[in-house]
Amino acid sequence: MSHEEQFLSCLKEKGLKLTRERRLILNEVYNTTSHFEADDLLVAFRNQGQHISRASIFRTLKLLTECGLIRKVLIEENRSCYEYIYGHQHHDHLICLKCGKIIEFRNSKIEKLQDSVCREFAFEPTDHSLKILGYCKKCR
Amino acid sequence: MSHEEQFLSCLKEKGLKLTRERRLILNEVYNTTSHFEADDLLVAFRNQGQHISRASIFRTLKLLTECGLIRKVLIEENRSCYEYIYGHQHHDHLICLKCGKIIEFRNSKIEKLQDSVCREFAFEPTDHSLKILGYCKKCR
DNA sequence: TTTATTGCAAAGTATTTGCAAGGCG
DNA sequence: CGCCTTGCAAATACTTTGCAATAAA
Repeated sequence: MSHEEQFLSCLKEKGLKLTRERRLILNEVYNTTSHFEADDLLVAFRNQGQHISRASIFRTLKLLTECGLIRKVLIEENRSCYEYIYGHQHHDHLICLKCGKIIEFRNSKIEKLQDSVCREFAFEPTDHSLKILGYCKKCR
Repeated sequence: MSHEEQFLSCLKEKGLKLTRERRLILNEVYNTTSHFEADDLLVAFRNQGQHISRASIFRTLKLLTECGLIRKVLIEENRSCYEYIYGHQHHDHLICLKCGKIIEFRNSKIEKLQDSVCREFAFEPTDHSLKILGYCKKCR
């Protein structure tokens, strides 16, 4: 099943329509090999002489995410969440999607493997963040 | 060196002053065991009958981050960045802080270790994201 | 006394929403 | 034709900034 077919079947399931705008956005997204955000699409369409409103782009990106055709990366929410550092060992996070609970964990084997990945790409790491989303003991 | 001393020495280095507001914010941050965002502090101070402006909270959080006393978690930027899923294997990201380059990588050992961490906490994972920040081959 | 800092309000950035006009099925 | 979708503009949420009054050193 191609991504277009998957989109169509997801739309049908939801009782929604395949419009010119949605088709254009889907194709643009699947032609973009790297990461992009809403505004990148707007610019891409402008360069093609197409006009699609900002609102439709946001609405369609949300829809494509619900259909499992794209995903948000690197980002959780729209705001900044902090934690103190001093006296706080490095750790990663398990985040419960239902109750919002954040469980901190440490795993030195994972850290070592990260270092070896960096060496492989001649990448000099300064920081990292690993988060695992899902459901905690109570909510699963 | 306590966190207050570290803050003071960082302020001196920058030629900045230790004000009532900065001290209150630092202490509140280090009394907060879990994760917090700007507005949480505003509410905490309101409940204590203290008034500190929203602007000062944002400014001080930025300063504390520069001083290495707190860090942002889970979040990189203020906007959403996407990638397509279909026909795109799962992978994680190396992100260059200088040129912005994003390198995708896969490491099945890390994935397996993540699963074992989840089992340990009886956590049911649905998704995860690992990003390593640093400098790429060219920029290091 | 000098210079940094505060609070306020206005501006900025990313995203969402109400509504009337238009398009898909 | 009925209902979904679009574009626009206004609204929202979070954060930043200019400026005059105030406080630290």
